[in-house]
Amino acid sequence: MPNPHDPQAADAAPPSAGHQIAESIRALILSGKLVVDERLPGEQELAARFGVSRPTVREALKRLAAQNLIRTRRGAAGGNFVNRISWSEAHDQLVCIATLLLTMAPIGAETVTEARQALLGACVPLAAARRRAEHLAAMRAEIAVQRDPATTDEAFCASDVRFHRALIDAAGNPLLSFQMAAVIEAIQPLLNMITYRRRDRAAIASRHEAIFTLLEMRDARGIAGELQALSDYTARLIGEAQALRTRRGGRT
Amino acid sequence: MPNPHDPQAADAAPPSAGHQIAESIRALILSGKLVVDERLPGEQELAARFGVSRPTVREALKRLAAQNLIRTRRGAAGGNFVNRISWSEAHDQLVCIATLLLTMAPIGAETVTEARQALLGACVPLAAARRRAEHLAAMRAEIAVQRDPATTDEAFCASDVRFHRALIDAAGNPLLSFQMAAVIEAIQPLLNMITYRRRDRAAIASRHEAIFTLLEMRDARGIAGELQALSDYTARLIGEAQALRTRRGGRT
DNA sequence: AATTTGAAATTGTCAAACATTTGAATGTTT
DNA sequence: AAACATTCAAATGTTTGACAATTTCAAATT
Repeated sequence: MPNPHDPQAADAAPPSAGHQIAESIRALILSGKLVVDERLPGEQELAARFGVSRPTVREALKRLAAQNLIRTRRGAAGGNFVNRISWSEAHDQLVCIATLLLTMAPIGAETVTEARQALLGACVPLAAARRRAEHLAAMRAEIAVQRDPATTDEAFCASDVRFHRALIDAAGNPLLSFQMAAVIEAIQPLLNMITYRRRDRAAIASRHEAIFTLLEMRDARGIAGELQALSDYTARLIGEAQALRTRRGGRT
Repeated sequence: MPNPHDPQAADAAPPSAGHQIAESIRALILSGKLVVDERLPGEQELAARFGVSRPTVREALKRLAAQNLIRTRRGAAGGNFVNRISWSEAHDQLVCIATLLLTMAPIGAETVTEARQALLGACVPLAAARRRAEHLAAMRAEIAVQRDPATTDEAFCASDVRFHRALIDAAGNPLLSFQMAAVIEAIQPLLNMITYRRRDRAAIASRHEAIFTLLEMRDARGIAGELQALSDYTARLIGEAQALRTRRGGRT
């Protein structure tokens, strides 16, 4: 039962000292009590303040560093500083989480394609209104790659990701680009693994070309229709793949 | 210029041993070479295998634990195991990242409201088609809270979040709910802090009531229009607030 | 005045030991 | 023989102490 909001997380292991210290510092950062670029006390002072040893406090700091909440510098004026998270770091973290969810959680392919379709559709009107020449150029380049018979399957998938990325970036909203990164870079490869066969490429490239032309004309409705067709096409491929797998004998 | 894809992340500090070890194990997990619930070698063996000491390997493991990639159990049959990430853990991480981005990155209020509006709009058709009685009930309860004069500002904001959450959950797609969590739980409070005043509450509650009625009738177009109106209203409030702040004297 | 040198501060890493927790093997009793 | 209590071993949690590497700053020197 994939309950999205599970209150008790199975085992109630008592959190370690390092975990608790990391949590308390994390709360200070998230609530804004520790400002960006502010320096935390040194490891020895933190250890004294929390009543633990230095390695313990170090573990807490490493936990925070793993979440990009702090950055660490050695040397005389070094120390641990509250980090201003960058777009690329946030992007990487989001893709990581989304990938984990998709590979480990019991999510059906229909759910995935539906979410992808819905979210892409949210970007289309903005993209049609704001697309610039650079976005069109990027998409055209990717279509050329996808049309090239010499392109490997992996390269085709990567190009597919970049194509959709250009479409999203055309919306000109960095927050949307950030959100959609999870959709494109985590969902898309998963779908590709399931469905892509060599003879599907031409059809997909044609759909992409249609989207390109419609985006050039700023026809949001048309793009939405093409995306829907592309999504339906993918859904059909998934259905066929699943039918094959079922016939070949059950799960896993 | 908030470039979403910043190649060089400022300083090129040489990654520490703990960081590198964590990265290599992380890659194994993300690529699926380490399966869920698989046990990692013990700390001593890992230390020997990577040619470092146990504290160093421990730091690497703590980094992974901070990302919910592994879970740790003490005792005889204990050790570090690849963790199956839960929806709530993923949810918390996403909200954390989104909150950090919104509070620290230079994002304009227009960008935020636009993204929120676009993504909410993506959920509306699905929600209209699939809403069940429980979603309507949840929304009705929140409207009652928002209508109550005894509700504090903070409680009103929280209720607002829950209202939108119910609308999203009505779409019946856990992936969408996951994605939108960032929008609702990170963006919404930020907007609330900027704009909400006591006399605006009635207007907002009325909008919510209209959305509720339209969702009951499964009128997707109508909901989209109401959401747009709500967004415009919010944008206007933000504009006024910013004008006030500018007149009162500059930034911060 | 510019350069070099060195000292100080801070994190990075290691080593060894002890504490705590947990599961399983072992022994004892009924 | 079965059920229960005890002990033991394995693994992580934590501490102490020390040394290495790195960076900054200031003093000394040319």
